[in-house]
Amino acid sequence: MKILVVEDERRAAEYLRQGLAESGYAVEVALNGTDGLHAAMNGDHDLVVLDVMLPGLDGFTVLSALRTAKQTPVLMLTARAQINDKVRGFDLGADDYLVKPFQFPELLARVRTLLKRGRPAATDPVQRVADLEIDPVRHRAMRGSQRMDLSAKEFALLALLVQRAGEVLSRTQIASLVWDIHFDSETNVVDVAIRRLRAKIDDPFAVKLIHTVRGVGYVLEQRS
Amino acid sequence: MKILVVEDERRAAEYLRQGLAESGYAVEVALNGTDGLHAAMNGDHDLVVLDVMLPGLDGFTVLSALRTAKQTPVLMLTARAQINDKVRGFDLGADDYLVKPFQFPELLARVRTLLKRGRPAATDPVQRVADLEIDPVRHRAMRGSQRMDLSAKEFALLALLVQRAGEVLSRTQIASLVWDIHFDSETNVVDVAIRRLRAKIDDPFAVKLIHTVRGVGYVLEQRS
DNA sequence: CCGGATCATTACGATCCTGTAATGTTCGGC
DNA sequence: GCCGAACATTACAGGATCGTAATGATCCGG
Repeated sequence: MKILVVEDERRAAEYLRQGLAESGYAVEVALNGTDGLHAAMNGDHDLVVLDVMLPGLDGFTVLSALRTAKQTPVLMLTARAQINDKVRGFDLGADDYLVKPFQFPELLARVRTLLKRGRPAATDPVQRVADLEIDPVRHRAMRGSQRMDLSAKEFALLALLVQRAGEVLSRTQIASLVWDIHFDSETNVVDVAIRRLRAKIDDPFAVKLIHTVRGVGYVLEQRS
Repeated sequence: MKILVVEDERRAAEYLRQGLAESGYAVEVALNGTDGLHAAMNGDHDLVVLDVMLPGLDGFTVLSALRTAKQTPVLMLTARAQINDKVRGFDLGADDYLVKPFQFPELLARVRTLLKRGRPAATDPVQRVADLEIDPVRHRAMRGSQRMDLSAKEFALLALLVQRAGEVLSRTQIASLVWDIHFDSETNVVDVAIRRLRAKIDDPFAVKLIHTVRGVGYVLEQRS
């Protein structure tokens, strides 16, 4: 694995070079932005560690120029002072950030993480009905571009309705599956829960998805 | 679709026959348990509607005998009085239940549901690490046979650790991914959340899965 | 083996969640 | 159209949740 370190301060550059070399990486050092950009563009590094504060070309400029040509992962180093750098850096395509002063083990961990990034982050299995999407991991729903957070019960109920979209579910079935109430209780929890769910996923929209079937129960479906 | 109705009370039997016929089903009626069982065993019905209270063979006996030979869906009818029937009926393999008196549309809805049951209920995609299983829909985790409920944050954190099992995640990364904190705050939310998670998924067990990597962050993995 | 840094643990309070219950509204049969 | 049943909506309160902050334990370098 080849890592390019772009850092103008000699002591810091040497510290990084040595530490990374001891961990088994091949390290190349550039002491200013111009050299760094040149090396990054022409080399075949697996990762670039890039200081923000550099004489001549600063880190942002280097990053931005590099990104026009390559997608080499970039780990940026910034002084604690300017935290806004972080946002700017991410916008320009930095892959991770580290605030100086940092502990070496943390740098190593991040380097390893970035080098591992082959996997596309095991995407959540999203389910969809009409323009409604649900994300099981985050207990979150989307309608169009509107995002809304759901509580545990709200989500459990919605998940059931989506799973059985188009099927009418009786209050008894819902109570059984969502609340584990396996007898006919006199409670109105289901009604109230439906209300709360509607407030989030139907009320703000013109097209309703949850429909009441009088004498039977509720369905989730798109009606033309 | 052929439905067998087993009901001794003539008025009720006729009511069911007519209602179901009007909805387009082919209906056969048996007026006692013996006839009902015989018809169910030899016929090719798509569904059996079975009263619990029957002269001679009662509904439970019929159900139990039928199940030794066939998996025809069974919808049981019971009087409001004995709610425990329900548990007993489910144990014996009933597919659904309806308490008398019921509204016809509800019966119809349940009949339709039972007839639709081709699908195996879209099982939740469960993820696993060592003996730990997580269920995204229910925000629930299992270690061995022990089940535990997790709060929203607890689950979000665990989901992240499981998704990236074996990778060390820094507090900053965790804060960013779970809390949307994209700057270096001085908070200790992550520590506290890890504590709460450990209390549920590690404290009760000998083998710990969450490990601290001093100076870096946390990993979830099995260590031998 | 001392001292500071890092991590663990606990307590506390504001907020959110969720079931109950009471009241208001709509629907459908007569 | 009237009336009762079914459904919708709202208020309320007990409990769970979760971030802050303070204190205690552990680790590691010198």
